[in-house]
Amino acid sequence: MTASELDPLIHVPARLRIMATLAALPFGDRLAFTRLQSQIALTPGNLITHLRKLEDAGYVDSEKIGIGSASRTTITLTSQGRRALESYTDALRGLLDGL
Amino acid sequence: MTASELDPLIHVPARLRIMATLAALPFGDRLAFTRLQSQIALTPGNLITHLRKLEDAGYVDSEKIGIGSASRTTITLTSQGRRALESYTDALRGLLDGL
DNA sequence: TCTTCTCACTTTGTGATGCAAAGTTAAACC
DNA sequence: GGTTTAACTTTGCATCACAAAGTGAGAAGA
Repeated sequence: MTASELDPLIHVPARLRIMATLAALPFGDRLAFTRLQSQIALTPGNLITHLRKLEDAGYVDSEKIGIGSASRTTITLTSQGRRALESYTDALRGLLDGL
Repeated sequence: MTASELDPLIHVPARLRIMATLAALPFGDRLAFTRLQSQIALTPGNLITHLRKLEDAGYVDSEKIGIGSASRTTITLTSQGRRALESYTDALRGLLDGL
């Protein structure tokens, strides 16, 4: 019954998918915005807003190079984000054990 | 990566706690509104609105007897609700396996 | 070279949602 | 008979997730 410990920032399915996708990469690797978008099937508008929340929390880091159509944004999970995801999954596992 | 299968009705932590608490009861047993409220620490206003959503979905059944301060409302998980919770936990387990 | 197209995001708009505070109803107590 | 208490109910609001429309710049075509 540790549902109260579930980090609400990560709990939203769309953001959980973002975190999970980024966590699957080797440490330090960055994923392109457009690639992340197609992998988790979100509109760019939704993706960028979710990413901003995660970035504000320090869970991901995004970097944009270039401008206009030549621009490319890449995303990576911070170590803080990785820890937060681990806490979240631990909480989930604990919750499942209680059922 | 089955996050899209997570029933959003159950996914909300407060409602997940409600479902989990009711699921812990022997089949068919009913729990008093006030008892449920104190067990999961929700204001009565929040509890009733969450219960209504679960009831609209057919996941719980609530029954009120008496009126005014003498009234007592009891809640129970429907078999549909139990199945839905199982699907949800299965989806969660699948998701955790993918991490 | 001027216009249209495409790419890669961004911003804006909106309906739904979860939470908290205030309200209602009726029995019990003084 | 006025106040308190118990057990919900209703209302109000701030936030949020999603979708749709918008922006900026290079590429392609006339």
